[in-house]
Amino acid sequence: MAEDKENRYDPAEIEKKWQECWAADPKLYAAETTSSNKPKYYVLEMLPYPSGQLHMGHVRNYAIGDALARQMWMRGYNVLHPMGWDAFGLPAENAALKNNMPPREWTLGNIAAMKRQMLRLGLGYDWATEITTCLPDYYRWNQWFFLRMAEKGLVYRKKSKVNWCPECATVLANEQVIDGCCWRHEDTKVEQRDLEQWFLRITAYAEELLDGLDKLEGWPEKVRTMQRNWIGRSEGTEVDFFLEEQGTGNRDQGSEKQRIRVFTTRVDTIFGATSVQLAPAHPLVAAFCAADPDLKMKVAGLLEEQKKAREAGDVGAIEKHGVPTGRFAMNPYNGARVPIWVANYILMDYGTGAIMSVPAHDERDFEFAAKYGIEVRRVIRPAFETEDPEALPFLSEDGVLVNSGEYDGLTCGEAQMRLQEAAERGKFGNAAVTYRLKDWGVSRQRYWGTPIPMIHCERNGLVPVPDEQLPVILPEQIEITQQGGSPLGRVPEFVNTTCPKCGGPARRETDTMDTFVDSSWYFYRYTDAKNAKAPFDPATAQYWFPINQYIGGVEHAILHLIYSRFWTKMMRDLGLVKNDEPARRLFTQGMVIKDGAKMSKSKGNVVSPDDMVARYGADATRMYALFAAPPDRDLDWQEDGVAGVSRFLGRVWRLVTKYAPVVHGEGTGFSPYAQSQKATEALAPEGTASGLSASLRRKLHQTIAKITQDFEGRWHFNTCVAAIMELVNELQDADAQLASGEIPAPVVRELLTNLVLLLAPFAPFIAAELWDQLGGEGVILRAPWPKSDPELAKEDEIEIPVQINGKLIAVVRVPSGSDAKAIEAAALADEKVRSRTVGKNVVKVIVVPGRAVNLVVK
RNA sequence: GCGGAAGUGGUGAAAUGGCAAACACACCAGCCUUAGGAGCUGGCGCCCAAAAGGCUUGCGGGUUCAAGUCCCGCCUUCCGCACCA
Repeated sequence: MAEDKENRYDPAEIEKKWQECWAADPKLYAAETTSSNKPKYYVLEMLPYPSGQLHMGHVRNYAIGDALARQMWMRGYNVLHPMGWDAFGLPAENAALKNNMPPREWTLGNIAAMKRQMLRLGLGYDWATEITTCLPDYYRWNQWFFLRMAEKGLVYRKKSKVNWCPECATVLANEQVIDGCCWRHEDTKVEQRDLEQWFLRITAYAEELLDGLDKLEGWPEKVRTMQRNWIGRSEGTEVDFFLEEQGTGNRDQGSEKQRIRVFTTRVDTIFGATSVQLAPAHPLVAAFCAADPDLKMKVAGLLEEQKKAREAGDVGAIEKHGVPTGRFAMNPYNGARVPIWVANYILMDYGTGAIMSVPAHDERDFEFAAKYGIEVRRVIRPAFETEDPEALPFLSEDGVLVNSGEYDGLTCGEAQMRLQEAAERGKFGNAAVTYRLKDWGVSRQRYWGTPIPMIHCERNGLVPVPDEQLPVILPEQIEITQQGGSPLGRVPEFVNTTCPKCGGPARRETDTMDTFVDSSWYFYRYTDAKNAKAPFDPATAQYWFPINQYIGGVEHAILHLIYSRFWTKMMRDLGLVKNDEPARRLFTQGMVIKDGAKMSKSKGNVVSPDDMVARYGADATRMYALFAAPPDRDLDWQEDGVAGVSRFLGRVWRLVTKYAPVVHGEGTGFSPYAQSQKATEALAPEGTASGLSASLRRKLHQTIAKITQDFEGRWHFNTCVAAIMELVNELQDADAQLASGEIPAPVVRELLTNLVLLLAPFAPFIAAELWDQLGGEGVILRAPWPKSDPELAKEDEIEIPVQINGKLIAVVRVPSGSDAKAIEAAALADEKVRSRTVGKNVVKVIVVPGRAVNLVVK
């Protein structure tokens, strides 16, 4: 194709033109009302933290979502495709310290910058529903929900050990501690501190959060597994060992204090319990220590070891240590007297903080007992003879009880049931379920977050802020310092208030909420973003929910995605929504890496989206992000690849602009509906017409079918782009025939307009411009998605590989639809096949019509 | 240790159990030129001087007429969980 200087593909110019055009039409990407007669489709990408700069991970995430949204618009859906800002959080305070700039100003400036980047990328969001979580019209509803949850008993305050990041000078949720370090500061060890904290009772929904995972078929199995592990449901038994009265050997059942409750999943092994192990932080340990200074010292050592291990994120590798307390406990089933120990590997915040130790049937107990010479008593005999009956510890539940009194001979499963029943009858235990999931600590001793709407009154204690006083506004004039504690505590105008109950002087709560609160329900707010009376209108939410397709990074598999599920269930129980789950389908895209490593400033391998867009345009950048790898896999960013996509778009540009006049000859303002028909008529006089026309149309209709299918299922957008490239390659190979007019104008129109339509979800700028140049009707975003005609897509002749004994020998061409007999005949007639079968015995011929032929020859 | 995903040319990758390497990138050769980060043509898994031919999807087995794909065992990498009683 000859190069025409005036007609070079100039993404900068095209994209500027269309960005302005789209900005002038704010309704373009707006959803219709809930009374629309189109089917609804809610596509959502995770909202970004406004750091001030989009990174390539964002670009990839949004390119996927935008392609889907655009295709759904073209398919005639009522599409909701919103965007917002997860705008609270620590970086704003750090920036304030560094640049002496108020967090609000810094944040809003960043939002403006990132919004500009998004517009430059041509992402189709309805900005009328934009939400910014750090503004009072949003965060007031965090407060409102907090109060509703408090009314439901889902909020409580508790002094507890918390993860403290010295760098952030604040508390972290368990989910924010990664390998013992802060999730934001990879090198900062998290410390343990005791503080009064606000908690949300997510564990009230533990069972439902777990059960619901089975129904989330549209979620990746990986995410569901991670959530299952995180919730960590464990079925077992709680049993009370009775504390022996000191020095007497008598068992004392007098009061609750005199019992030690343990949790076990293997109550069937209880006759093998030869000690009881307490967590160093167990309350009973403190009682023992009070009377025993020596013990106190040793326990302090254990506690320190545990704390260190926990801070190192290395609890699993701690060397097991313990100290005997000198006290004894009685097994409630048989009165067996066992020593009570304190051990560094027993955790106070799991189960009851105490265990029964059964060395014969638990690896850890076995190791501990071996170290300290504690008795090992076998109580389970293997059920299978393949097991060595003497080998210990024996961990399997395939066994039969021995040395267990009246329970001897029972299987482990039967024994567990019988022992539980006995415990309940004797009121010394019960069946119990324990979760690894902890309640959600939402308190943060920081400034830049939602103020917790509570008031401390000397007379009335904790008093919720009445609804009519919401929002509790975050003061804007504030000095951010590096001192510990909440900065809000140093703002008297904020702290000093009056008690809503008695009108007396009172203090406001100065903790703010974890920012995961903001993102737990933001997608509901999009449906009714301007509502000043409620977080959203339930009827509108019911129309849009559940989200049809949620797209984001897998790094949120447990944090955000479990909190959001909890929040939806909580709102359902408040009567606000009817759906049990927020999103029907979830897609987690892979990371964007460079040279095999995650992009990071420290590695110096960060590629800036702005650079890419400036050099190659938004279309090429986005399309490369979709082309370079399937969306669920990691993507290695290679700039040469972006250049390649840009060159491809240049070929499309030249091809379409070169033959646009042919299309114009057919009139403008067309609707693509009639195209196939018209093209078919154009070919009709000659019957089969030009073979090239037919084969180009075949390729087109195959491509349409492939891409349409992929949007519905596989989401392999990389192969969609490749398919468009193949189509363009074929068109380019037909350049001479296109130029000579050999291809009828209606066919040219069909080919080019559909090519542009297929390109629209992936490269919206060039598609919009070429649509215009072809004289397409209306905006391409509302043009109907192409429909593949199976008749036209069908091959006349297909190639069938012929194998002999599984090895490829020849390829024969047969008319498509040939039956097995015809294919077999064609295969046997092939010269190469004949030369190899002559004089030999063809034992068997396998013909898979349309697929292959295999001859078994001896 | 447990669970999950992945392993295919120089690179990114493609392949409902049926012609391995589509589509690109890089590279090589050539053409064109208004000298551009342009365009066009051809080549490009490995072995063999070439052809013919042979070999090839981490390794080893198996199922099957037929295996990158299914099954078993192993190795490597990445991710998640990890004294959870």
